[in-house]
Amino acid sequence: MYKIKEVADFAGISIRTLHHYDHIGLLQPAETTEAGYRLYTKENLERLQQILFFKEIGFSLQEIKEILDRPNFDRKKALENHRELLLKKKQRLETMLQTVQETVQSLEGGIEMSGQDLFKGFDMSEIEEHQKKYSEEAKQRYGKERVEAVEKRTSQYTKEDWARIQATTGDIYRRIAERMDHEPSDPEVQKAVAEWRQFITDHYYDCTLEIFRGLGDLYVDDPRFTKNIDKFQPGLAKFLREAMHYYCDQQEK
Amino acid sequence: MYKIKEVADFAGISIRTLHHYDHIGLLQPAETTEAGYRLYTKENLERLQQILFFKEIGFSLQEIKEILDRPNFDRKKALENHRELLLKKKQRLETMLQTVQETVQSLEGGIEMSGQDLFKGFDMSEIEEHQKKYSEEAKQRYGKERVEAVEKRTSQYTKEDWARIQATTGDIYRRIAERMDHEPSDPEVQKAVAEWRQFITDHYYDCTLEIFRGLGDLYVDDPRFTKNIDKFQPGLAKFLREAMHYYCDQQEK
DNA sequence: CGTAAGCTATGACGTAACGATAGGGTCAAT
DNA sequence: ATTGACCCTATCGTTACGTCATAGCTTACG
Repeated sequence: MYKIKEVADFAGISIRTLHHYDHIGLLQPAETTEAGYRLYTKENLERLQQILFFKEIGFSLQEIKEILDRPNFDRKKALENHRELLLKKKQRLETMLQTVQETVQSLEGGIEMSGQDLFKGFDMSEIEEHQKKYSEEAKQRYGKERVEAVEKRTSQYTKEDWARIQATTGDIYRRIAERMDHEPSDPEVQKAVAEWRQFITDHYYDCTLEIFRGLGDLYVDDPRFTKNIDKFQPGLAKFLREAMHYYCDQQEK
Repeated sequence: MYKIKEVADFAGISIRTLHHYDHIGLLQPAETTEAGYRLYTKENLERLQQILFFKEIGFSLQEIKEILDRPNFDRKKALENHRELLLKKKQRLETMLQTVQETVQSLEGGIEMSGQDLFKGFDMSEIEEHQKKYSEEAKQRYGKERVEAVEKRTSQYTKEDWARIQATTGDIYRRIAERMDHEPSDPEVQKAVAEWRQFITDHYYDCTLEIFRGLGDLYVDDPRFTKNIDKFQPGLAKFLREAMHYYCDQQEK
């Protein structure tokens, strides 16, 4: 029979922790004195060992309770599920580490960095997706040279560049979103669309009418785009496509 | 001016989250209507972007608040500190993963595994330390062959073996601890000490008197040992050394 | 035997970052 | 005026305890 402090010292945990385990029924002392003092047996200690083991490998107290209380519990399966979970956590951490790393580097003198890196994790990742998608499409249509030129150019943007680019993008979207109760041919809308194309030309690649039209389609056809754009305003993607098509029609005349 | 739902949808977060950020002063809307509706400006949105970025890379809301609110804050330093933290977390996860992995394997048919692995993280890691320490010492004193023989043997223990070993170790310690109010030469104590040496011989290596005596010293000289042993009972390590020395003296006669 | 030191007990609040109600106003359109 | 979509505040729940606060128990010492 061990008193609580002995147990706590032995296991290297606090008394409060033992109180807690008692409270949630994870480890209840075999006996209590009439004064209410907890008395632990050797069996209690063994169970505590188990608890600490599973705790060390990251199980929650609830899970540990199930594992220990149900003898016919499938521990192996539990461990395997747990492994998956740990793997996911680890991967998240690795992503975070990479991003942090790159952010630090960018602070160390505006070194060139790609937008995918700094803004990875931003929900406003439209730019990123845009680039990716365009890369694939463009490779098929025009061969590698141009795409590589784009990547070369964008790879030299600094953090501030990307921030500005992002802000501008959002700005244009919002301006168009605000006119969604008008026609796609609305002058304000068309002005924004024109700026949008110019913006792409300035910052990514020479945005021909053909490409620009295809981009409009992409906004509706590719759910990743649609989702991102419609965040500004539901239905914006479709409206944007119409406006871009209208713009192209006008320009081609 | 954007209403809360627009902001939430735009950023892909919940309204509750925005309430929360408002509450803790992390992101307070520029205005509120007379009805109490929150109205967010573009600046608010930009700040939100920043918040989400730092959140993505694992900063706490409090930390983000400091980073954003204090313009002359050393972000680079903050990022570097943060990186350290993430690295530690990652390493913890890796340890956990390894242990889980090995535990699963041991369940898959009692495959051989080393105690360092299964019981790593146990606070009752005395065995592990013991092995490590002995490995170092022994390599100097007796060359590699014997140490390697030990490692070879222990590497084939199964989970059950280790559990039994561990239980026995604790048992012997406790038995000795219970007699600490007697002399180290107490017969019960000496009996336990003899068993302890036999146990080491059976499970680890041929424990000569010389080694056994050195082991006793180790228990007091090496704080890692002392700490672990004294968990059973404060002062046990010293008592154990005396008892072991006495035992060796007797045997040598 | 009285008392102080040391150990123990039971609450109850605090932590991080929200999710999930509950209960109840507001706004715009029908 | 009613409906439906949207907004508000307030509070509890979550995880695994840490940290008091308040008070009873035990034990050694004078």
